[in-house]
Amino acid sequence: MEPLLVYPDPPPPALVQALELSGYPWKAVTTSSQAQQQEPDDGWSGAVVIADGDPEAAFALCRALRKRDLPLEPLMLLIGPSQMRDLELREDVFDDFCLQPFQPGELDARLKHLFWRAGRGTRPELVEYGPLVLNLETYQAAIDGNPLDLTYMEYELLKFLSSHPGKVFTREVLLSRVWGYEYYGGARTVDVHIRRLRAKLGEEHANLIHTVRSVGYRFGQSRWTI
Amino acid sequence: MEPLLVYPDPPPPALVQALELSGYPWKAVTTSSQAQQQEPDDGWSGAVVIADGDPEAAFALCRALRKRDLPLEPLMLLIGPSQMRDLELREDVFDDFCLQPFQPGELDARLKHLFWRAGRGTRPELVEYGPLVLNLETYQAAIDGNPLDLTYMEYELLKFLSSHPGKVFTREVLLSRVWGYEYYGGARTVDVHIRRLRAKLGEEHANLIHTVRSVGYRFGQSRWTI
DNA sequence: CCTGTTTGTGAACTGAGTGTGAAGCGCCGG
DNA sequence: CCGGCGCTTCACACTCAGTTCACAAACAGG
Repeated sequence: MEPLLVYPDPPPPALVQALELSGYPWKAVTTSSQAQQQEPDDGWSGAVVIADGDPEAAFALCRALRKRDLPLEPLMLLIGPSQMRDLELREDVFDDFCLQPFQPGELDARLKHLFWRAGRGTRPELVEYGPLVLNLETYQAAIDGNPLDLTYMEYELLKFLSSHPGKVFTREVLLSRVWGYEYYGGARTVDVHIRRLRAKLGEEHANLIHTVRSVGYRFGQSRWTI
Repeated sequence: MEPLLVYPDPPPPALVQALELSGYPWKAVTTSSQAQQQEPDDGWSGAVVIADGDPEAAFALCRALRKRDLPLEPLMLLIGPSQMRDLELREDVFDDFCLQPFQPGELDARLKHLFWRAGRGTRPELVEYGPLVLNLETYQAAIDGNPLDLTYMEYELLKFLSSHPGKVFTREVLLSRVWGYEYYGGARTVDVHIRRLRAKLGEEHANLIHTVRSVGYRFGQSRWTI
């Protein structure tokens, strides 16, 4: 895991102790330019900024970190009780704050929550597999960032397959799970939809859907290959 | 402003005091079904759930509130210090939490931050999306600066759709959320209103409302965004 | 009570989407 | 090398979801 950016340097012992206890790697800086210089290749994984020492400098740093091409996130602010009513809400400079002196475990819980939200993406419900992304809320699909124009059945089929990557499904199972219980359809129906899906996925990604001869179809790599 | 949902009923005096002091309207409930029954037409504006009394029931309520067609947001959890390490992060059931006993002002600051992030707190009287502006106070609508002459139902439908851009809604959901009662039969009703809306939006902007075949309708966000 | 507007509904219309049979092709076993 | 089985591809027909229309019911305002 990439380190957390911590401000200022040196951080107060209580913060150091909390971060060490929770196992977060971190690196403290004093200035905005230092934050830029010492940034790891993969970027800071987040930031903890203490704002009850020098509020002006702290908020300036937050602003700088957020104004970059790739805004630093999540950003946790540590503030004193008296600063609460001054919290700038016009700009989006922080994600969560923690009151000083913080309770043991509170900072950890908040960071955990922030990382979870940042990672699992609380907002849209997504199905992702490699270059493929399905947004279940908007019924949109994209591969390599390019939107796919799928029909309803194509979308449902791809959704089902891609949410069980690696697993082989017979035509009968696909018919019953995607088309619905006891569907009186020929097996060719599945073949044709698979074909249309492959066509829309493009030549490059058509092989995301594998044919398993005499059995059915499988999406993505088998777990046992290699 | 629509009231906040508060659980349980009656809430502790400290919470009542804090909410009153900050000027949030609120309504307390004891059960999940009560929360559903007493929900205002425009939905709860958020929720404050006390989880250090009966945690099981509290989290069950949160889960229920999040699993609806339109997840309730923002959702604030009030917990005791001992509950911090049990915070369920596998499900997305809350947006922020506050440690009991909370400092005066902390709950207010957190709610303010949540509302700001949800995009409501600052200017709840306007809904904007691209060239479209709805003034909720005056019941006026305009596109490209030109006023739209909408009827009541058209306005309500457009308001609902445009305040959740990108998300697909089925006719059933639209009927229950916009018309507000269980509907007997007329899914065509939605179609016709969509058609009238598109007509009034003008040829240029009719495509703001997108048809998702076999599913429902989606407002805006024709471009792919993660 | 009358009048114009808004809203809901059944019905015709249209076309995208879907299913199907048949032909084509390639793999594999004999 | 041959034959057959199973997957792919194709073209076409048909279904059904969505649009549109016309009209009636409900409603509001004078």
